[in-house]
Amino acid sequence: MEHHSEGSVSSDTHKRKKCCNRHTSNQIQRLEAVFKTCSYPDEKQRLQLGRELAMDPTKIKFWFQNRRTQLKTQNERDDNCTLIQENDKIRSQNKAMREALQNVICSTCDGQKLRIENARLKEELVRVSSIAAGYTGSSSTLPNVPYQPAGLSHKEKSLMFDIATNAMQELIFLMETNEPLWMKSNNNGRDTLNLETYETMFPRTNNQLKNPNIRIEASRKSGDVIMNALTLVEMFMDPIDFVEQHKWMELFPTIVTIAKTIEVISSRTKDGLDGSLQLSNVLSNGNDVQEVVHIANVSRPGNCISVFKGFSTGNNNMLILQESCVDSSGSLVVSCPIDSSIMSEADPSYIQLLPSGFIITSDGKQNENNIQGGNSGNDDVASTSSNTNIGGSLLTVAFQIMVNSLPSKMESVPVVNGLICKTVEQIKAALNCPM
Amino acid sequence: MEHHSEGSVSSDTHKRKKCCNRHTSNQIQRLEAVFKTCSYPDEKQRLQLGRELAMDPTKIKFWFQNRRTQLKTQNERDDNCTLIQENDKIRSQNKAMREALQNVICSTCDGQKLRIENARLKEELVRVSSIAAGYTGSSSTLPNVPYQPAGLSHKEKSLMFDIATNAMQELIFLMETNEPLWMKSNNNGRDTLNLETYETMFPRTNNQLKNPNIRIEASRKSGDVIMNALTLVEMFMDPIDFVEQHKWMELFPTIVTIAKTIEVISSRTKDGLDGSLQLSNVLSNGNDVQEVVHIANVSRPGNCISVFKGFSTGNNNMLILQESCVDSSGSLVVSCPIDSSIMSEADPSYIQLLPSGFIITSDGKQNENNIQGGNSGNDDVASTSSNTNIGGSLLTVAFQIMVNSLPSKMESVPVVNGLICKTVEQIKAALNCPM
DNA sequence: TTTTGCCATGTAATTACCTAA
DNA sequence: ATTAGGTAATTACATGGCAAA
Repeated sequence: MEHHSEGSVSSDTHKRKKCCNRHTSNQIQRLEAVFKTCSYPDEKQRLQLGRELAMDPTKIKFWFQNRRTQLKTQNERDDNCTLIQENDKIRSQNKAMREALQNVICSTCDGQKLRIENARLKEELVRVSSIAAGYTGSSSTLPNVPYQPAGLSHKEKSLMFDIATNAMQELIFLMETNEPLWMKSNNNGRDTLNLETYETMFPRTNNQLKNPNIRIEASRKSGDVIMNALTLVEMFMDPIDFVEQHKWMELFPTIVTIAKTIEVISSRTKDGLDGSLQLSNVLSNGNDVQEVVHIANVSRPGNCISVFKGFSTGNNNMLILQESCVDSSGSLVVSCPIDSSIMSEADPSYIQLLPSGFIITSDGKQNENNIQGGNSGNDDVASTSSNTNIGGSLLTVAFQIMVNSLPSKMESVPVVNGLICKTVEQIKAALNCPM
Repeated sequence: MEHHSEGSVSSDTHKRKKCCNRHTSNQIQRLEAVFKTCSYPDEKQRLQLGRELAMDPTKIKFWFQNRRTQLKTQNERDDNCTLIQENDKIRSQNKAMREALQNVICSTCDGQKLRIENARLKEELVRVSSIAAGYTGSSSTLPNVPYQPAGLSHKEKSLMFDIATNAMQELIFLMETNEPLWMKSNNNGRDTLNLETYETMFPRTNNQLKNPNIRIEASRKSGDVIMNALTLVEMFMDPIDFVEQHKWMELFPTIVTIAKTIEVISSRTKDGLDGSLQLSNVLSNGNDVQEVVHIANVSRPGNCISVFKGFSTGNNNMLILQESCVDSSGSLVVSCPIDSSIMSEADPSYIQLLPSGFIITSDGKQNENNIQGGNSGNDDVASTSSNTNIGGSLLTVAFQIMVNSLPSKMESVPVVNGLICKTVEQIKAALNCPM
């Protein structure tokens, strides 16, 4: 609003500036050189430069100021460039990595899929072949209970074995897995099954679980059972009891209403219930023994300390104290004969204990079978390894025998050797190892 | 050089500029408003604006011009900011992804292992079921030994340690991985590195590999080296040799031209080169020994049979025959002293051998640390387990000592006990276990 | 505490150079 | 070839903040 005639003045300065606005290249060169060494010259330096270049010191001050800002923006521009480049690089890297991740995940998914498909195919095979085994029309209604009282064919038996094995694996998996398969509920300490996860893990082709008429309950809880492991295992091994007649019906009252043993497919459980339990027979030198005390190790289920009493021999005073321990590192059985007639002595610490026993550990091999630790000396120690082609076990047996308590025939080295060999053979036989 | 009297003119312009140099805020508001709609007004618009704001149209032109450059620099500055932020973000994303990739790869490897194990178990199951008896033994997976750097105070040292650790991990990864990282070439049995895959797996921020002046060669080949493991390890442990002065330069003649040890950051490798090798010192009851014979086990690299000769003791006839064996099941060292003066006897089978030794196996636990196998008797056998919280090892030591060959002070049980304890302590110390 | 000079930043004006009509 | 208008660089301040005097 206010001004006015700028023309005259501007034309005035115009002329002057037109000719002398820019500094000469000479001056600029010199200024640049100084700027390189010092971008903040003080008044003295400015005056000096002014004299040198025939310039007003103020102009020099201005020039330096402007030069500084110029440098700054220049640097910013450069930064910008490098930043953009770097950004690009990282971004492409990012992309590559993302793809790699995708691929890797896919490969895992493939593995998962393969596994699932594997399971599905197996199941289907079971179902189809059971149908193909020849039922007239009932397969459509209840294809999953193909139960024929008559003698089962070899194929059917192996199929049932497969089913049982799969079921066992699934059960073990269900026991060993936690989230996300099982959801902890805080109120009663039970885990409840996440059905969705379960279905992805164990998919069924004909998913009965989806049937709205079927109600599914699946919960899990763990606790200690203070009970002779032998009895506990026996309860699960056979649905019927000679005495009580219906074990499973009592064990699972709301679930199992009737249970029957149709046919024993695998007689594996007839020989012995568990490895370690029967092995005390091995160490008892052929004498029959009976478990009279059983102290379960609560923190390590399945492991226990027992006292066995020899019977069917004249020596009724012989007791055997035994500890058995099975964990992921291997199996350990240590037993120690005690003459119960000396138990009455005042100080039990005077009782001589001569523990003997054996350890079964993995030999850690996958596909070899070398004999390890074959040290021979004057100890009663022997090692061997099983002869399978898929990695074996390492069995170490140790005996302690008081020489003066041995019968005369045990006194020679060959006899001791024979004892060891016989023991190893017995253990192998008890474990169904190839001899 | 040319001009001169600027004083009069400058004072002249000075006054003018002081009062009317700046546009009024009113004018600027209007100009800004127009600029928002159009940053390139044509002559007409400029004339119109000039009339409106009582401004010389040239000034308006200038204003718009300057405004545009201002906007530009402003944008650049903003870009700079956002670029830096974005850079940061992507970089951290990158890092996270890299870690994820690492983990995913690990999980796939685990999956792979699991699958292999699964297959193995299945096979076993088939076999077992075919003989209608058996049991599935859970094979213990071997825990990998975590590499623990000693506590370092210096930041730089820890950085260097990090670099070394990363390099080692990368090296191990490179050794363990095949396709697609390595491409098999059929002609010479060598694998060549796939650089693209490598770069995605191990990206560098400042990628020197992209530098056209750098030529990259990366190939891989494996073979057996028939050589004393001690010597081989020693060759890699220190770039310089006391005698030869330049080991690395001779080992890698075209690669390493000069090598120097500047400073030892971790003295971990100074204690002993490898567990099993130095442990013979433990068993030698404090005497210095020297390896005089070394028979490498070619099929099991690192395992060997050695003969050690005691020196620095008066008894120069003492030889120690030792077998060391390390595999996935654990470590085994058995050594046996021999009196070489009786080696001249006709029948070597009469030479009495009293092997002693120890076995280190995994205790199979992941997060527990119980003491296992604590059987006590009158054997010189002791077991203990390390006290870490990540699963430990089971150490079993066995001595055989002829009673009549012992010095008198060794005859009592406490002395033997002490020997065992000392040995266990020495082994633990040698393996850097917490005491 | 005020003064003073310098500095970073913002503005106005100018110059050199380029492009398309 | 001329010319208007554009960019980039440059010059010359103006303004407000800051710190030493």
